[in-house]
Amino acid sequence: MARQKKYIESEVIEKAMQLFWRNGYETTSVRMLEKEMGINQFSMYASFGNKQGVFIESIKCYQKKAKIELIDKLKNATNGTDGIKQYFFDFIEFSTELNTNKGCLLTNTINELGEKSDPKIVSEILAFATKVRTAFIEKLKLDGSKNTEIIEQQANYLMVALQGLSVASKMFQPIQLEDFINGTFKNL
Amino acid sequence: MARQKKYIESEVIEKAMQLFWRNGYETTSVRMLEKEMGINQFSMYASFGNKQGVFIESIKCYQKKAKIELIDKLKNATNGTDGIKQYFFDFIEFSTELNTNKGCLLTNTINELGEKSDPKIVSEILAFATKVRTAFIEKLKLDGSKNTEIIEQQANYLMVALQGLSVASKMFQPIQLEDFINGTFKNL
DNA sequence: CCCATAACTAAGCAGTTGCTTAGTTTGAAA
DNA sequence: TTTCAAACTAAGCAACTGCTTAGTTATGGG
Repeated sequence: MARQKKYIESEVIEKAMQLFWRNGYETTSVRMLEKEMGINQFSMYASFGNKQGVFIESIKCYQKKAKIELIDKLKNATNGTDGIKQYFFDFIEFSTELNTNKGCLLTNTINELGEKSDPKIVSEILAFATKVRTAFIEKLKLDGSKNTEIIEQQANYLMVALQGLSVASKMFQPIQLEDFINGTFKNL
Repeated sequence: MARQKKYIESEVIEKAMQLFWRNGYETTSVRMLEKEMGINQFSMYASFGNKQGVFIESIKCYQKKAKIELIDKLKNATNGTDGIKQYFFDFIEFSTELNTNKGCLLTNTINELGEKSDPKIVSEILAFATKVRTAFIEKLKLDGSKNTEIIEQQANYLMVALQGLSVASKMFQPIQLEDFINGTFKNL
């Protein structure tokens, strides 16, 4: 009984995610979300509890998107190190919109909220980072010559390099980013 | 004629800078600045114009501090690549306070404000980034064997790696950061 | 000593924040 | 067709935002 929702939650969250990705958490107001999602504040609060609830769902939405467009492609790659390198280039394309780069939503969030972000958010992000790291390790193993210790070390190294790429992409020119990626993979 | 200021501008800006460093630009309100700087809003606006004025001076203050504690030390280093590596370790110590890491204020700013930050701020940050890059290049030249093209490429690579370290330090454990730094310099 | 001038205090401005609530509309089940 | 719970609208809440202004206090030069 009673009426149906006029909106599909996954659809409006996708729009919220785009807004958070462009603006960050604090700068995105509930009024802006209202407009972008095309639903009333009441509906927002009924569906997601509060602003942070919308954000958490947005992060999950981002992770889903990144999994499909980036991680799954990496997993299907047949070559090891080169597959990871391609992942780096794919990430830049993934986060670029109208010649401006939005970086990685998760990296942006860690950088903006840091210590004072909700543990739910931090653990969510760390879990995803682990997924990426595991995918890197799988590819590094393909090279055969590397022992476990080296692989662990290089995986950590690649994770941080990826974060650097996220920030740098907002500031540096494409040619410099390409230099960076090439430099990163030169001796791997 | 007329009375003197009760505060020294450089001293209160140092405190403002610490607050911006911990919290970011948007999250730091004028009331918080008032409290931390120990002066009234009127005095703040009389000395620095507006909130952004306080922030710009804070950035300059940060750059001064980083120059003395990080860059000058690097310039005095006698060995090339190892001197830069030490810079990376020094940076972590520089940005750590009470077991939490604040990252680099300039990296934080780029990441938070991105495209929509005032051109004055962006150019200020880019100018400083160039300073660091130049210092890296000077050290890389010490190794003799590298040609200009390789040096330019490695300098770009190191700049982005440094940004990655800034973000990663907020999220990852010290051991992982150490792995990253070691990994970074294995590639040079 | 006097007084112009600048530094100060504190109250308050309009606009925005996240969130709530009173009242209306909808539509599936009875 | 009637009923009623859930989905909706829109107005409004207190707290906070960056910034200003009216009124007071202090202190240098004359």
